[in-house]
Amino acid sequence: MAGTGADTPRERYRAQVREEIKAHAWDQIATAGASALSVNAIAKRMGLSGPALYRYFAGRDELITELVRDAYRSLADTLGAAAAEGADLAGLAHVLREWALADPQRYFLIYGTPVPGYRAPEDTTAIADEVMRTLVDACAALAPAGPETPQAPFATHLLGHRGWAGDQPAPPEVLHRFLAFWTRLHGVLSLELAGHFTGMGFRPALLFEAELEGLLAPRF
Amino acid sequence: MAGTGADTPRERYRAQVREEIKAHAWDQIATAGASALSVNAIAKRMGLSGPALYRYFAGRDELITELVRDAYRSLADTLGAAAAEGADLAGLAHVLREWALADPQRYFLIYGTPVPGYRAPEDTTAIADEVMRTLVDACAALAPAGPETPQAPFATHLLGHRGWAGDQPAPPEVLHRFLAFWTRLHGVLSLELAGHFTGMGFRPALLFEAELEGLLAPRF
DNA sequence: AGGTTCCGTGATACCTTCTAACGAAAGCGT
DNA sequence: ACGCTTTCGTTAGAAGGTATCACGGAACCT
Repeated sequence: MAGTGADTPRERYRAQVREEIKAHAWDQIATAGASALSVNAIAKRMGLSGPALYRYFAGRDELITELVRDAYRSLADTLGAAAAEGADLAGLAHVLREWALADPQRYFLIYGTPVPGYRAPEDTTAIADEVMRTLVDACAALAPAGPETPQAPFATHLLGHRGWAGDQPAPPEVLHRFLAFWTRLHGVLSLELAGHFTGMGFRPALLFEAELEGLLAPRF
Repeated sequence: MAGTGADTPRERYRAQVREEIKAHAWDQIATAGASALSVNAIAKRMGLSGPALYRYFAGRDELITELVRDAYRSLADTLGAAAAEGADLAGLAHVLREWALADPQRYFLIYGTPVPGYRAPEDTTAIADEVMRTLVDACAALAPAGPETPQAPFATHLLGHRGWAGDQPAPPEVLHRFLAFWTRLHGVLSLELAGHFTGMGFRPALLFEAELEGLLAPRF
């Protein structure tokens, strides 16, 4: 993270204002959701007039895209740092949960309801792949990966279709565990963050833990 | 479902227009998402002027709330009908998946990104509970429910906190299976519908099937 | 057939995104 | 240090959104 490419004072100022805009945007998203994000409201809170922000972002969509990119970057860095410090799959699961609970709307910005027409830009999906790779690696490093049950059509399916986006091929059991890890934890997390467990009177953290426990077993 | 309470021609007309409005709203949601739903656009497509629709819905929020209610109603009826025809837990899982695939945005309207401030009205949550109950019943009817592993802190936790909203108490193993069923299938479905599996080159249906298979096992 | 109720309209206020044109400020090169 | 150039922030305005209001007309009910 040497230089962010801001040498001239103009570029330094520009980058600073961009960050300030994004900070206000995150504030607004955290309290009212991404759909309520208003360029005008951000400008007013910064003491500027509406169109001023269009010097820094082409429009609302580009601002949100940038926020999505930053969210992915934050998740990839958080998981990557934990993995670098020796966290195993269980550790990454807890890091993921903490990251999601810290800012639910940030989590939903990534894994929430998609906008039908939207296509994430290339570099954003690259960061998403980085997240995947960290988790796949943790799955690969986890266990001897006991052979799956005889009847495992999905594993044989993965055998032919494993790997994506120039990824180093992983054994189908590893990929299967990764997919189960991802989808199960996302299932618990997203329903918890959306408040679908409120009123049921149990602690979602324990359900998360129980699911994680099952994921770590030789046969998950 | 005898009479919907529309006796006078006025009420019949009113109900009909309301349904037409909602039909256009669903159309719009399916193609552009709920956040892009526009009362004005619906009015114009119906050959009406903007404010006309405010005779039928207090505002955009009430219209969306009504759509959420209808979505829950549709899901509850679909699952309930399948259960009444003898579908077991696996059958309900497939019915759920078909229902979700038929209109992803309808699924996300229920289980997608929540609006931070929003609280669903009483009757809507009642329908949501109806969905839960159908699934819990199917879980209860499924198996002898082999005792869980010795180390099952979540099951003992459920023992003290089981049941919600005036529900007949179910054994903790049943509740645990229900929660795993719900969260795991939602995890696969929501990520699939959001397009997070595109480019990975495997068939989500098989992952769904594999997860379902695990859910049906004596020890899931 | 008369009276009342309801429907749809246009006008209006206020919000939003976003473009265009202008003035001012700041950096850059000489 | 001065001038040129680039950039910034502004106001004005178009286009579209939600939502309220008052009014004319149609439909219903008695």
